[in-house]
Amino acid sequence: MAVKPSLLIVEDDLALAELIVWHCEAEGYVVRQTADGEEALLMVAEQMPDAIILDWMIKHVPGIEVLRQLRRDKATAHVPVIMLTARGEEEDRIRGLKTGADDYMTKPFSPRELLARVEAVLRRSRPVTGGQTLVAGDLELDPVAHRVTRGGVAIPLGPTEFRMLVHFLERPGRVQSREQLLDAVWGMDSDIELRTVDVHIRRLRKAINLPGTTDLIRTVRSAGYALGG
Amino acid sequence: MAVKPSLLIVEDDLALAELIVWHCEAEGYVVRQTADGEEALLMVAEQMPDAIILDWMIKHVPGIEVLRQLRRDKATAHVPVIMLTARGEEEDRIRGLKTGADDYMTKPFSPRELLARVEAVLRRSRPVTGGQTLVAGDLELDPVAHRVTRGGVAIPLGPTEFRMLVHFLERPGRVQSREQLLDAVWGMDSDIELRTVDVHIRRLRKAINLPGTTDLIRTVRSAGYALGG
DNA sequence: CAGGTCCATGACAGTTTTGTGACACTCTCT
DNA sequence: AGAGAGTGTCACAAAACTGTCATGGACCTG
Repeated sequence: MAVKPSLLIVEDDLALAELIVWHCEAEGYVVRQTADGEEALLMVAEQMPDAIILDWMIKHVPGIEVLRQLRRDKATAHVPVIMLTARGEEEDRIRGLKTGADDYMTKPFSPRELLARVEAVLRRSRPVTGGQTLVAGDLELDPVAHRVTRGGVAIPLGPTEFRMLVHFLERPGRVQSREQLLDAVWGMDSDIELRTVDVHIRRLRKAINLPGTTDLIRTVRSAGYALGG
Repeated sequence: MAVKPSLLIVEDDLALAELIVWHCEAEGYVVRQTADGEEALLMVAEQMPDAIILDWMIKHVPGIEVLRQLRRDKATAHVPVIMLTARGEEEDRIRGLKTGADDYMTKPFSPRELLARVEAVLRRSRPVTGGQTLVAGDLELDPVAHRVTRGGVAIPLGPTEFRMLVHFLERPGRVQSREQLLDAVWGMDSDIELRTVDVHIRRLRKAINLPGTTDLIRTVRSAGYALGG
């Protein structure tokens, strides 16, 4: 991340967009803005922002489609996205979170609150380590050595379970939908059954859960799974 | 927010203050006024206004200091503030916005314009904390982790109860009719019995109300339900 | 206080969602 | 080719969650 974090704002209400840009710039962010979903994707490809503020109702491509495409490309899969939804569209919000949005704001909102979320989301995204060992409780994973230990003892893991655990450890506590897990662990356009995720969750659980201790992986009914909490 | 939104006006130019008060009252707001920064803070502590109009140049404490103190206290951190600055004080304006003002007006301005901004700011204000989790007393809900805690302890909630609680937390204190809840929680076009809402309210209550404490959800006869209040 | 409206509650039968073991297949290595 | 590990699916079992209803209590109105 550069000295000044860069933001991309995708919003087609010009007045609102300007307001947001103004506040973000006042806060010291480098800001780019577009009203168009397709253009947004181009702008991301051209220069990767540190975070994206994405309106749900925009021209040409609906916000959720933009989000989906972002998540599909490995290069952009980890860029934090805050979505903006209108009041009452709870459905959208939930779909958004399941598709991989990091946070959401309900319109109307105060710019100050948005800034707070941006900051939170940036702070959270930073510790996505590259090469550092990932830790959760007494569980450790060394991405370089490709090695997992629980309380010091090595745990054998198959490749799929390993990738899945990495994914969880990089997002501790956050619910991951089966779709997200499929995309992250198997790669985009693998036509794997959703339920296959369940099976691998089970295998992962069996491997990392010492018998007698509480389950490290939480099932969130009708939403997905999460590591710890 | 009461039937009539209440405003606090902090302005030491008596003529201007009177003008503002007159217009605001004409618009139906309940207005209190002071010329003094310290007194302003006391008045806020005594009775929380729905919005504050804050002059930058006032007695004893500079406006920005008042603002800073307001923002520091969690109870007042979300009250919308419109600051009044003199022409040319660009610096102040930016500092003000960064400190958490919601809007600003440059003197001289027309009362009509001020009223418009007040209205905008009231519409935008959400009585919700700036953070990522939704809070009401010792009840916290993290939408991303999909997790609810009361006084730190996790509370298991079914999907429907969860969505319902989110809805309430985003509108603290406001009564929600059964129709509104149906639309928000079940989706617009679900042909669910109205009374089913009651049942889920009951389940939500049972889940989040620690035995022995007062009910977090208020029943409003022949109107609906509300969170806290 | 009679009668009506509105709300709380427990039960329940039906659905949806998850957990689990088994199995056939593919790969890699020898 | 044979052994062994790892995978993806399935079918069935087990949970978890849902929407309704019937009943009784609370509250209001005259």
